Amino acid sequence: MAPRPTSTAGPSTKERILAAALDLFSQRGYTAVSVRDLARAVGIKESSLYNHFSSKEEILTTIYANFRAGLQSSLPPVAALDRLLEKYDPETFLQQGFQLFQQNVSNPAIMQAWRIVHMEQYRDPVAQEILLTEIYGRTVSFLEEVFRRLIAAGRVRPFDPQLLAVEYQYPVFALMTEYAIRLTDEQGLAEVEQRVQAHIAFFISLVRS
Amino acid sequence: MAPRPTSTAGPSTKERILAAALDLFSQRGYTAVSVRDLARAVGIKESSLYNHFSSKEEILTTIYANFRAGLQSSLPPVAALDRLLEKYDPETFLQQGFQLFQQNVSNPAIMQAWRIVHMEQYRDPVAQEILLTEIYGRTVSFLEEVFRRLIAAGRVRPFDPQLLAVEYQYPVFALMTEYAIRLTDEQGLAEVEQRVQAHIAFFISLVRS
DNA sequence: GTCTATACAGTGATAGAC
DNA sequence: GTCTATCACTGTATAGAC
Repeated sequence: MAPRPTSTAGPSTKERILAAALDLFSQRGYTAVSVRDLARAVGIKESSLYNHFSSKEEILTTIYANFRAGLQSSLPPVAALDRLLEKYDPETFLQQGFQLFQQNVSNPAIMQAWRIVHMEQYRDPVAQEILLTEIYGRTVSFLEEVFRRLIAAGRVRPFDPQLLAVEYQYPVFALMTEYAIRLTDEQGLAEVEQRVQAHIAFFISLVRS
Repeated sequence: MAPRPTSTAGPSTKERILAAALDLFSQRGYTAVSVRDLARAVGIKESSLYNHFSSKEEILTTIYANFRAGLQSSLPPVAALDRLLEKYDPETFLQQGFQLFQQNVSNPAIMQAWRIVHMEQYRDPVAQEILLTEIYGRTVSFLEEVFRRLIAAGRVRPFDPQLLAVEYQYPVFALMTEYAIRLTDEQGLAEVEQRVQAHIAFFISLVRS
């Protein structure tokens, strides 16, 4: 079959393979899922799968790449910070961290990729780098800049901006991980969301000047 | 060979298998390590390994059990709390959380088991339970009781004790995980330790009354 | 308790017909 | 782009000699 033959076509085979891989890898881990499992889930033969990816590893690499791309777009550019900080008071601005949290955890593909990266982090240097650099590093750098400006504007007490960034963000990450574990747990989301809210409120009440 | 034949005997074969399993599982993950790999690392044949464990899974179960047992002994009993809180001021007491951190991260077997449990948490309900109940749940309950008493004694501002427990502990866990990723990184320990210290100092300065 | 030998299902991947 | 067929290899586990 030619790729995407009609205008009403659903997802391409390649996309269906990636969806199945997200699903299975996030449940069992990369190593425990075989190419046969993947092919069966998609409804094609193993050999057909190799028409879309040259190896099992390349599927994982593609998942990483998509996850990275999604992360890039989730933080506003630093250039836009001044305008945003003028527009919103610190509470409102930091509360938007909660909306970012909600936005991420309610996107199944993101949470599946999050699980996969966390599972593979110890054995796969690429996963490790995504986690340490792209997620932890990037977010903390961004927030550090936010706090630097909030302190300069006299809206936050003069603590070390990097310390503030870590104190604000690490509990959020920990709660995202806790939510990722409970993905199948219906009431998990509401409870975790409420705890993120509590954290943000507590944090703001302590550091505002 | 009879078990532990002489008084100068080193570790038993069973212990050597467990050590090799901690090593390999923590690096590559349970699924990616084969019984052949384990036997080779110990220096015996696969078939000999089955004289000590009835299955590969039983090795993992034993690692979990040992990890659990180690955790049980790492928190003081609640019964001893009043005496400890009388003896130490809040700063000193909470600083001891740092010593617990140091004690854990400097024990390779604990950090290897920590890695394994984190790797397997998404696919293995037992790992999940250890993490959510034994580690997160137990520690937070303990600290909740600590803060309840510190508040009652007028030494800490009257926030929700459970919120305080989470705010104190989650960054510590996040930093332990970050340290676990960098296990092989020589300078990682010093940097992470310093950040744990900074977190504790920051936290105490904000909540003390 | 360790070994050799073996069973046998599952693994990632390829060749070549359609 | 999918299929059938097949490959060499690795997976966990067992039987039985020493």
